Amino acid sequence: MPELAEVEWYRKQWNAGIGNKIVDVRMHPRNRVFRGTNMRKLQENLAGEKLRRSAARGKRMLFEFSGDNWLGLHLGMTGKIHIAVANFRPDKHDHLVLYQRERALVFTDSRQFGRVRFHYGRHQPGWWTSDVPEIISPEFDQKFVDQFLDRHRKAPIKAVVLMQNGFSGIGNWMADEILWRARIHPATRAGEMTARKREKLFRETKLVVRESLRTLGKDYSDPPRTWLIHQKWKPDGICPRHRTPLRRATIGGRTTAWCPRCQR
DNA sequence: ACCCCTGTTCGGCG
DNA sequence: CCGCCGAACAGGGG
Repeated sequence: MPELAEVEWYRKQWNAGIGNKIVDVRMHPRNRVFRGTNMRKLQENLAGEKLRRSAARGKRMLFEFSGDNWLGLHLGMTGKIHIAVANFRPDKHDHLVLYQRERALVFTDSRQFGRVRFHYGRHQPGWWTSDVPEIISPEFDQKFVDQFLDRHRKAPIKAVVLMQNGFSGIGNWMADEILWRARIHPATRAGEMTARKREKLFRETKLVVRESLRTLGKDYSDPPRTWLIHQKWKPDGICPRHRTPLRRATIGGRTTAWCPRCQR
């Protein structure tokens, strides 16, 4: 499930362990989610350290530990994190478990498209730093969107909204939601969008992100009833505006749902 | 059995 | 070299 709002919600699940020491670390060896990561170092360094704080950027998460230790998580398609009891027994897909005295912090990912990273050092890890503005920040503005669209003129707008170095944290369902609200056909080439469409795209991107964080991101409650997300996976899904049957096709490499009447 | 999948990366190709 | 596209990754669910 994880796009930026879900990521934000998952990130907060480990808040229960903030200020507490890691007493043991367990990992499934040679698992894809650890590609490129020094697992031994992760294990040796985190044991005995306290979880300090965490942050999210787009779909990425960073967990900061005492002693200059940093853990990065990406949930991929099926990743989840949660809190479990202190004597938790990891199942097949519980790839990383950080044990504290009172609880266990668990990272699970059945398809293993997610990723665990580790860094030891005084400063934030290189893989965490980024120039891409968060959508909720003032740096994500009309000018940034316009420039990004100009750089990808030939691509369908659906594909552009999925690019993480422009629309940080947007995934398939949020992209469809944004384009539906902005009344833009998902196959429109980015370079063919009028100034008015670009403005709508910018505004609705901000709105969808803000509302998703307020609902899903805060307590995993549903986004507003009138949103497309409640219809898009139904075989007989309809446009929430006027009940026109939705259309479905692969655009930008992903299954896309849109309303043929209001998105042109 | 077969097809689908809320993500990212990589190789081919124009 | 740039940028777009489809395939591959791996497992579970309909």
